[in-house]
Amino acid sequence: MAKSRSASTKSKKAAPVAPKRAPLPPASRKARSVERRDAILAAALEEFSAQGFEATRLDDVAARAKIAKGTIYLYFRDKETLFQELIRATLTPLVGTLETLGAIDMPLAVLSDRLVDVFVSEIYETRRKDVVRLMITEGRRFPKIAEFYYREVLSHIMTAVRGIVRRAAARGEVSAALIDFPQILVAPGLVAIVWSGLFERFEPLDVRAMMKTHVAMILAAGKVP
Amino acid sequence: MAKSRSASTKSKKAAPVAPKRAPLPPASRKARSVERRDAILAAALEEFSAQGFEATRLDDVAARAKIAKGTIYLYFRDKETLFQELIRATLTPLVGTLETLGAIDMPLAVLSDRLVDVFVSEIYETRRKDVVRLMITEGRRFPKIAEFYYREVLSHIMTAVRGIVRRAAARGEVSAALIDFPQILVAPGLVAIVWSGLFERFEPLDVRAMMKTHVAMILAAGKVP
Amino acid sequence: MAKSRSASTKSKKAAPVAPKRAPLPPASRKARSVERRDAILAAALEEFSAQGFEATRLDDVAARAKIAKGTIYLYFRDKETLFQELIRATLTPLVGTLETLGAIDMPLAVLSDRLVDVFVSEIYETRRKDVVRLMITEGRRFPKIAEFYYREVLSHIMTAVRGIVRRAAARGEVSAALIDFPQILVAPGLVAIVWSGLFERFEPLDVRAMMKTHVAMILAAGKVP
Amino acid sequence: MAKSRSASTKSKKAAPVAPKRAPLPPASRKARSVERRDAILAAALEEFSAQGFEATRLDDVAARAKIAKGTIYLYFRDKETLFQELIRATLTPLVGTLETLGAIDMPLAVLSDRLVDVFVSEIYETRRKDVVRLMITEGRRFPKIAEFYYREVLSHIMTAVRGIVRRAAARGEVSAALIDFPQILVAPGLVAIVWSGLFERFEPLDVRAMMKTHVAMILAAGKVP
DNA sequence: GATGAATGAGGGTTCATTCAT
DNA sequence: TATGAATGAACCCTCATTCAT
Repeated sequence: MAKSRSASTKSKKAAPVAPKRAPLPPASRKARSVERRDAILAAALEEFSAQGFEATRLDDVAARAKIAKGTIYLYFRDKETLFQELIRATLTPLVGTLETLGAIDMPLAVLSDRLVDVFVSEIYETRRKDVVRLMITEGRRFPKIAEFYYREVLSHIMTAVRGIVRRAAARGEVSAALIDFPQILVAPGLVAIVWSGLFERFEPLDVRAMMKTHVAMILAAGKVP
Repeated sequence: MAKSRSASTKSKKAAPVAPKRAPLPPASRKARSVERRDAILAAALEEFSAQGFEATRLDDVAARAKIAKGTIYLYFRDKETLFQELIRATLTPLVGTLETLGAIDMPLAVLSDRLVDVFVSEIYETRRKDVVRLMITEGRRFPKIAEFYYREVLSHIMTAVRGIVRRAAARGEVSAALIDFPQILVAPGLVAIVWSGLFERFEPLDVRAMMKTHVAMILAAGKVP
Repeated sequence: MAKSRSASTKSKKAAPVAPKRAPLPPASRKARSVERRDAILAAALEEFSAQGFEATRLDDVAARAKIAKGTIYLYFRDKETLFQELIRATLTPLVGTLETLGAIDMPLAVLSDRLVDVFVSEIYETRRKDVVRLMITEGRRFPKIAEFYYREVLSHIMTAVRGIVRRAAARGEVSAALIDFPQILVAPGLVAIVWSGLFERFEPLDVRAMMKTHVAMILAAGKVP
Repeated sequence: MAKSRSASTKSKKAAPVAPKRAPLPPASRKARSVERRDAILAAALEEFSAQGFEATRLDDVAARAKIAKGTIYLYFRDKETLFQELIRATLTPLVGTLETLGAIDMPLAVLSDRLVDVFVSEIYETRRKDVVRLMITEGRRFPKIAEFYYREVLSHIMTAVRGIVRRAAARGEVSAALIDFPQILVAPGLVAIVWSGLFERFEPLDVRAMMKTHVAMILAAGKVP
């Protein structure tokens, strides 16, 4: 955020007077623009997560982003587009990560630790968790989003997992039956995200431990002939 | 418009003659009332499932239930109450069933089959699946509902599963680690419900097979010392 | 207004207490409905005439009709439909009159007086004048309306006028050249309507006198061989 | 960011070298300014004519004039002023012409031909037709404009026509009754403009022929004692 | 009880206008 | 002078809720 500023804005006389509105003197046009777009997306995530798509008022998004309501429309065609862009922008970076993960070839006992770590640090302890949850809660009303998610994210996960499982099965680490149901491997991640949103306050959940337990079991089952 | 009504509506004294419209003659006034309430709840389930809470219009619910919009307010205080009652009414019958579940004592290999069958036939292939999904998608906006669900349904499931797992572990059927994470046992059910709503059209999922595979793995893992 | 009331509304105890909002106790459902629709149309005409279609706010229409804004939408799909219905409802009754006018066969010197009278009393001194003016001012932005007007009103006028002129020409009352330009006969009416909206306050116009002068001239020209 | 501007904008002293963008080298700063103003007015005419005052977006005007939206405000106080200036600027040149018209003294049979030609070539086949139409369609919402039009244009036309008619009547060319209603002479012009905007597509109109027919009739009527 | 017409607050979206660059 | 991003007041339309019948 306000990082790449200094040099480019010292136009004219570096006015010592504080500008009227913005708390921080803005960077260049373009930087400012990106900054605003991000602010809107961040605010939108906050609001959509808390209220859901329909119940979210763009008034609130604007207020949270500290911009005028109309400004949103300079960056996004409409509310729905804002929502889609939010999902897209947040999840797209994951795709690359997933691509590489699927290619790694090492004992599942080792890889699984890494996978759990990636999930926890890159998703679960991140805003991305909220985006995935939004995907789950609103996906039905936005078939396009669901399709995007399936095509760009989920199918890659499935393929990666299937590859991992296949190699692990070949090595005799896991049951071959798992190949048909990569969902089973992913299930605890999903449960964690749903649980954290609904029941955490009643009964906290140690995600990392749960996932490790799950993997341990799968590996143990692999040892049975 | 209110012209051709006269004759058919004079049903003041529970006329033994079959009324013109309703397929079944409404028995007593009370029965009629219950019938209407149910019709509203059924219609509400359809609409809430298809559109989500916010996007559902009571107009549509009324139309589907074949009653006037105002009538809804004779049975439910407001839209939110209707929603809560819907969840409550659908899930409450489950509570009793769940109570007994925890007490059953038999080999997990046998019980698990039964559990999968119950899940599929009583929930997954039922409207209850939609209610659970609603729980997942709308729960965050209705903390009361989430709490009710947790208290009346989920915690019972957890307790039951924990009991089952504990005894199975005692018998050496499954790993004792499972006791801490009953969620793992339930996870495929959740995945199935979410998947069916979002990705079924891209990639169908054989729920029963997935769940059986999952259980088989857990049992296999139990055999490893 | 409030004419066909008495009998149909004396339901229950003919409450002597004045109802809370409506100044006049309403007639039957249906009558009330028609009454409201008319009130909305009247208010709309007033506002559209004064502000033009785009500049008119439905808030003002509702206020003038003494109803809530949402009520408009019970009677008209949207603002544009309201506008179209206004034009349609006001001008449709004219069609019949025009049909018969074209058939009358009498000396133009006599008929013309009657035509002028009809124009003045049925249009110029009526709300219809404002609707015709709306047609003129907004027609370009509403091709459908323009088409409706042309098809249902104007073409009938043209046909009628052409018939009249043709017969008059056959009788040697007017020049046959007029047959090709019925617009010439109608022109003063149009001018009057435009003038009254824009310049009346600077220079009043005696429409009737102008039209009679015009007709007199046409008849005089007919006498020249 | 005022980077790549330097070279091409140093047009302070009417550089004889052709500038990069503009087809014509903007002469002085003042000339450039006038040029822009004209471009805005031209664009405004297009848009106002096509959409009407309210429905016209200054965004579109700016785009059509190939300037930035804010630039409009350097030349016109606001949208309404732009509109008024448009009318004023387009019609003002007419004023001079009209002044002299009233003075011409020649047989109406000759003059009328010239008048029709002037109307058709200077107004009807010109953008001025659109301005007159705008006057008609928007005049009611802009009393000032209507007044300007009446004072600067219409009253002059009226006076001129009255003078012409008076002299023609003195010569026995037309009926003296016409003196009281110069509008009758002008009526076909108005009809033509309105007709062309609304009904041309259903039924084309030969304006010149209609006007000549009209004049011929008036002259014929003058021969009757 | 049942109806459905009426209400009016609320929200998404537009666009004239401003102002920092 | 010119730009165009930003603003925020409006305005159309929806829909949960009410209430007279």
